[in-house]
Amino acid sequence: MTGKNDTEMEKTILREAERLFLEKGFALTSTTEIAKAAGCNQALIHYYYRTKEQLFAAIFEDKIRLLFEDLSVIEEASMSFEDVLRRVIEAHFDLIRANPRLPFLVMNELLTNPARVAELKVRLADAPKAELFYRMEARLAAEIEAGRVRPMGILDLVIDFVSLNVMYFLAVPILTAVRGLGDAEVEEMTEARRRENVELVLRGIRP
Amino acid sequence: MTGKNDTEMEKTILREAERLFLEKGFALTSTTEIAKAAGCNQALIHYYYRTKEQLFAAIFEDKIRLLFEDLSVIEEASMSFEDVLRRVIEAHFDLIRANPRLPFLVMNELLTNPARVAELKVRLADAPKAELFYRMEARLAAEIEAGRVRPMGILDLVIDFVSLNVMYFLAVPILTAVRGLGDAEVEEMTEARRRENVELVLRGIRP
DNA sequence: ATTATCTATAGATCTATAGATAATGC
DNA sequence: ATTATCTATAGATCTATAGATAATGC
Repeated sequence: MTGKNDTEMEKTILREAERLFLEKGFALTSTTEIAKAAGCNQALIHYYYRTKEQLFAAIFEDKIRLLFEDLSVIEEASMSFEDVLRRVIEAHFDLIRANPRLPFLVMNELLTNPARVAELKVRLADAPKAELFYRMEARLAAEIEAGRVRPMGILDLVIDFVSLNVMYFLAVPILTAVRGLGDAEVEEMTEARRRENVELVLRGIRP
Repeated sequence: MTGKNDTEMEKTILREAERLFLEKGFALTSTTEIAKAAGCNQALIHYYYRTKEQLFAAIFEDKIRLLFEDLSVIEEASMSFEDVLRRVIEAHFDLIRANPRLPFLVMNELLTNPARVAELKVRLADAPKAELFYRMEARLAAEIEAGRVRPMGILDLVIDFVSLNVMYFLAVPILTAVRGLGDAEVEEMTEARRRENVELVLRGIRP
């Protein structure tokens, strides 16, 4: 069994590994570096997680789950389509804002390790998000029918706002460095971008 | 001097290195692998390029130049703002379409190697694109003044369409794998996305 | 006794260089 | 003679494991 201090170190390793993987990705993070950050020797990483791959998988699976969390924590039936869409976009934006390095890690990993795409595919099949997806699809169709939205597919719409939200957080480190921004300015820029993404999509789908 | 065959091999190395770097990024590509692909021994890479870093830099600098190429190959003065914007978005989309792995490489490199961001910053200062940027800024201001566009900054607008265009090509490998698409279907999806990005932005900036 | 942590090390890279040999241009 | 290409290898990683020692729970 694990005593108190043991669990401490195991958690510390996980925490530091998560931080480093999010910062630099899988390939550029060594177990030696994780051990150093956690304050133990490198062999202990393998004692707890056997391989670097398994340590990463534990973190990645946990993190990717966030992407499939239910965004539909909001009243829908009584709300207009526009209001629902606004809230979904905002909820998605806030989800990434709470995990700003996640898009980098996921992109990086999916683009360099094809094996993970297959895994993602399985997960996509029975995601809780699917429910929201289908409800939105029906409502979008109704809006188009009523002439309040130009003809388009639900997937177009999803790619629209996901692209805008994800890309912003991928670009933040670059924008910040290039423009030499401080924390307060980044915060301000982020708030403005949140509003802009909503505006662009809500207006952009009109007929 | 370099004879014919020498130049051949030097170019082959460059070509294979470019292909591999675009495919997997800097860290995951070894000089051993490049040599194997080029059909020479690993030492020859260093004979021509001294270090892996210098080989990469040669490729990266050449590739990043594409991002600063002049998009303003189009008549402007006589065209409506909407038409100019449409063509700029399409030209940008086509630029990436011709180099679909470039966003991956640039993102990856800028996000994992802070030194390159500084380099980018310098390059941004005196880019030929700046001219187009300022012309567009003036025209955007005029449109807003005339009430044909909602109040927004030129940088908002640029981030809008660049995000949509870049993110699409980052996502293509994932979308393709997840949905199990063939080449023809990818081509079709890409054409549709090109139209969608233009539509979304043109409508999305209306008042 | 069992679990956590450490030291030491094997084995597999990978980059870079030294020095030998082959090819080429004068 | 000069340049291109090769073989061999140093030196620096990095991951993973074996086996010793320290800490902990009964």
